[in-house]
Amino acid sequence: MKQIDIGDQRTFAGKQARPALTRALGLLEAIAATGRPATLKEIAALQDVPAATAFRLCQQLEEAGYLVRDSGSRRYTVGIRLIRLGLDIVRSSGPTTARHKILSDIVESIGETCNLTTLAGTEVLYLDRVETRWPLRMNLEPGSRVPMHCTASGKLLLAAMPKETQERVLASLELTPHTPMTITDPKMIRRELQRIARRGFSTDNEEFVAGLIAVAVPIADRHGKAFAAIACHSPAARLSLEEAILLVPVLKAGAAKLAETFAI
Amino acid sequence: MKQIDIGDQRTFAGKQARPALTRALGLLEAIAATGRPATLKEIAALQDVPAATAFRLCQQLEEAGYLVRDSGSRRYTVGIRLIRLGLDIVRSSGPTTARHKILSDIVESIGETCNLTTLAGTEVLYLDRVETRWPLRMNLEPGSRVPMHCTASGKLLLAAMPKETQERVLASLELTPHTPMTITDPKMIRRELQRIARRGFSTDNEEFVAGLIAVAVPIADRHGKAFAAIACHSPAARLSLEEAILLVPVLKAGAAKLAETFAI
DNA sequence: ATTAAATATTCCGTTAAACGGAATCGTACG
DNA sequence: CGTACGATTCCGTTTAACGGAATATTTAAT
Repeated sequence: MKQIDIGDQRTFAGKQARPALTRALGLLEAIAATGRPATLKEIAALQDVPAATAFRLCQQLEEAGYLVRDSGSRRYTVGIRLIRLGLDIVRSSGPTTARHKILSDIVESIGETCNLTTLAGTEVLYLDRVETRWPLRMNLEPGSRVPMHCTASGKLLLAAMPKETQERVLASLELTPHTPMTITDPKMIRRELQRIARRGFSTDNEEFVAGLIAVAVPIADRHGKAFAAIACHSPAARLSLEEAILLVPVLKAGAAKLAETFAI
Repeated sequence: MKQIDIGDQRTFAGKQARPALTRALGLLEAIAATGRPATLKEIAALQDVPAATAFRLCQQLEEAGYLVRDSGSRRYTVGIRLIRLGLDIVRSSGPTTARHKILSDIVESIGETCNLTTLAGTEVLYLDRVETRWPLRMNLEPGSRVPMHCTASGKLLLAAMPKETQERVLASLELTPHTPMTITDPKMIRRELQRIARRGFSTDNEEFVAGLIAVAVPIADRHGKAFAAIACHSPAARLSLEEAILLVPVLKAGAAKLAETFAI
């Protein structure tokens, strides 16, 4: 009289995937990245979490004050507690840190603006920035985003992806031309990515902003996978791309130091 | 031959308190707030979480890239993924949002700099800020912190606390004098707090920065509890404290609107 | 207004994950 | 070499997470 195999046992129960913690943080990421109030459905879909689960987690996060929901529409937004956390995070990764110091040292030694970048979604995100005293500068605060296909960092990090991921991301990009130099042909982009992978650094030859060139080198985790980049920018009038490439060794040395502080 | 009641069953197991999610976020808050690499012990103590549990959670957070640990010392710091999240959070609560718009409208109508503030630990945290076009301004970016005892917001939020909490916080404050007007006598502070509670708004009569006055009104949750404040700053030379107090109704109207967007 | 479609929320049997005291390991310091 | 303290692992216990399905609610369409 075994009670095994009750009925059709449709309920599969507990296929439990990621732990709650990781998922919840994913939901927060989704909401924060969206930047505007998001419905439960959106969030759940974005993170591939069952609606019931997403609901439960968001509810918890709301109770704790990390999220709030618009009273009318029932959309979720960043709550006051999450804002506090965000400000603390940004502050704790700001100008007072060892990381920032390393970036400063690089800028000091090469005399050009350097940025610490990573990917967020399908864009390049500026994590930190140290400027030169030169008057000509772009307004790219930490937190700002630029396209992948026409920036040194973007192409570099794209080139570092596994082939399959790369194709998927590439397919989702719009390849908007920003200057006459922007590469908009997928075939050409692939060729460029191969070249970058081969050379170990990436360049931007006025592809995003006319008159502005850049070189970027990878920051790799202990497995050698690039997860961030140092990009060095300069007006072409001040530094030619050829000259900029000569800076690559210095940038790489800095990247190695920075890699340690990330130590993933 | 029941195997019930094995031994003395010393292991009490499962006194399980908060869900993992809340605790983990608490740990992140602690690490971010500290601002420098923290040992497991510190973090665990700060959040009152058993070491074994804190370890497990931090390990998970590290695996996911939210935390990193210094290779030498085994201290935890903010990881790259958390930085990304932080930047997104800050961005999503920035100048493009409805909240910021409301603050702007207030500034527009009263012509003086307004700040959105809340408490973080024992300090006042600036969440957002809209400045007037007047040249005289302080360098208080969102994310910066000021003391509680000598600022309009700080005293207001202190006054809104339950008596017991208030006393505890008060006892932990240093009451450093910043100007001749700073209230440093605990007795006087208590009197001031009572007055604030009675009047429903708070003032700063050059108590933090000489020549700078402020008024603050509470932003309350649906239970009427103040969790944030709008503070309006001005040079005393441009606006007397008496004149500033006349702005309170406008500020309160704005506070009501802001309360909705937080809708806790 | 009525119905249909889409979301949000509750329910609940199942089970993996969280828990944390105690034991162990590692290391810094005397 | 021992003592102390923090980090880590172990493991029996229990809770909270899970998510499919049912239900409720909102939104859109007719």
